[in-house]
Amino acid sequence: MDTRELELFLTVAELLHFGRASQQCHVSPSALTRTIQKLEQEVGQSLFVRDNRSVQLSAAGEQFRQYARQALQQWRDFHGTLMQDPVLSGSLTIYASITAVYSLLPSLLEDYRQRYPAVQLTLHSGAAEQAVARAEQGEIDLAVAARPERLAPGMAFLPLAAIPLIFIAPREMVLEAEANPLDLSRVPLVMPHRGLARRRLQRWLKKNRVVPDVRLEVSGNEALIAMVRLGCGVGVVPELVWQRSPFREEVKVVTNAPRLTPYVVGLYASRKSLLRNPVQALWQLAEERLDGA
Amino acid sequence: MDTRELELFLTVAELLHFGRASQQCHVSPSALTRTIQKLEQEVGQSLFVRDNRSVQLSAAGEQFRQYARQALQQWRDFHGTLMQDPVLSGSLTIYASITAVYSLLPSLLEDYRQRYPAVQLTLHSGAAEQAVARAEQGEIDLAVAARPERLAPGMAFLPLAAIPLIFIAPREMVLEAEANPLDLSRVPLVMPHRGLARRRLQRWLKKNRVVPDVRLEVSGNEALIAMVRLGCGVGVVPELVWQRSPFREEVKVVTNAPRLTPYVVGLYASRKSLLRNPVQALWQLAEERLDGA
DNA sequence: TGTGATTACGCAGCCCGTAAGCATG
DNA sequence: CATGCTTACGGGCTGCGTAATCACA
Repeated sequence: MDTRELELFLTVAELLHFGRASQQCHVSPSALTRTIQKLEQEVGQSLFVRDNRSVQLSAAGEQFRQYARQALQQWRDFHGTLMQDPVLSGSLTIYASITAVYSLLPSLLEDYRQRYPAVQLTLHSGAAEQAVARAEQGEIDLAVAARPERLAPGMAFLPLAAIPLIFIAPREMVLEAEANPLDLSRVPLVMPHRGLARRRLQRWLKKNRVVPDVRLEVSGNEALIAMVRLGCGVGVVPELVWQRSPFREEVKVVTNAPRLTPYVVGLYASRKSLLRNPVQALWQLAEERLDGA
Repeated sequence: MDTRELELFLTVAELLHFGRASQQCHVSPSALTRTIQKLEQEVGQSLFVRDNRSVQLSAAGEQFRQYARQALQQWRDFHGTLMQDPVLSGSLTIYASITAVYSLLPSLLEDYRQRYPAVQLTLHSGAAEQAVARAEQGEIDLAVAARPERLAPGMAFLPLAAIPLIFIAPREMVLEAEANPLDLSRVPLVMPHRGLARRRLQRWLKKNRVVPDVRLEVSGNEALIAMVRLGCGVGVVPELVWQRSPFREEVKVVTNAPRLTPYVVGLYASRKSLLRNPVQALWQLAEERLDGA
């Protein structure tokens, strides 16, 4: 009987859902199933009633839940108050998209450094796709980037913020279009060459059966802003990128424009790397900040 | 943090001796050392002060001991009262020396059968050496026999009773010798051909520089009694064998004789087989009976 | 030099994650 | 047929026991 098993049990008992509990605890569903089975064998009773569609606590499960809560609380009390945490050391390698470096990372890393000064931090910044790919390859510990369309198996994502995608246009064009909604079939469009923003845009166009007037394709948000500034047409960027841009006076937001699904930016790591203490610590810190907010 | 680790810790904390604690818990010293080290790492503090000659609880160890006792007690309360024990099933193969079959086994097996009726019992009886050898080979789960001179590594022994070795003689000879101490250099001796009794006897003879008048060597306690009855000389048998013999009227105990080291009869099993539940159950039952006595 | 805790090392068992199974709405 | 818990299977890791090592009397 192990404290880890108690944590898993309590999560299932709270969510009454193996799949979600396994996600929340960063283990595979099968591991969770077997852990519960092992507990049930140890206790000698079924703890949950599963009818393959819903999960309920059994009578024995209710009693075990009381015991488990108490036992885990006592262990945490002992571990937390009596003994000071050991100094967390090791290394942590992060790859963050440019968006993330500007928006989320500063305060998060500030807290982290203050709390765990002994951890060797390494920070790479670049395209969001790179971040995701490297995290999945295991080359880095953690990616901070927009949530990819499909989570690779064995990966965990912690959403931290939703960043709107906005339409931007040269100042003159905005002034002129202010009255009417933005009509993408008539206004020239600067298309991102690839990436999430491109996909979001294309999805909207397809759904609304709009054939855009694509004047040119660019790679990179900064390049896109530059092209829009030159008057090539309207474009789409994360709001945050525009806010940080030096061309805020010359490139304006089109307020009367379609609403695209926002970026969800967050932490992205493999379950394997989450076993490493420095990684887990950052993840937990981020979770706590979410709870506080 | 596991309940098994708590048990090990509490044993060390009580005995303040790694070697003895490892014996009592049926693990190797190295395993015990590492378990304690793992606990210390988990807690973040040294639990024991070892100066390579003595073991003391550290301050943190004292506090952890309180926690451990409470946590383990709560687990046992929960496990013991709320849930009924699962029906113990499986098989248990015992090899017992003849002595043991007569003396210790009946009441022990009676209790065992009553408590765990589902266990398939198999009982072999024969020479004590056979029992020991087969237990070490893993052919049987458990031997019930006299403790061998040297315990093989990886084996555990639980002493249950001390059975005196007595000198016996034909009735006439006893009557005649009653007044004077038994003089083995003058009285003919029936020597066991092999076994513990032979070694005990030879050790005594060597220590006391007595050259015995060995008339013949026999194999097996029953054979020895028969030869003594025929007047061949005095002999040595476990007291219990004599008590069970049909010749108690014709073969008498020599009271005024050397005292040999008694047999220590008990349970003998490999640590590996002690992991099996039916074996462990018998072992624990025997321990409880000892505590009660 | 001997006793007793600790490290080295090879091995086995356990647990995990992936993938397939299977029941149910 | 899609969802969600469970079993099958291969691989890595942990933890054991044996044996060698170290530290101290």
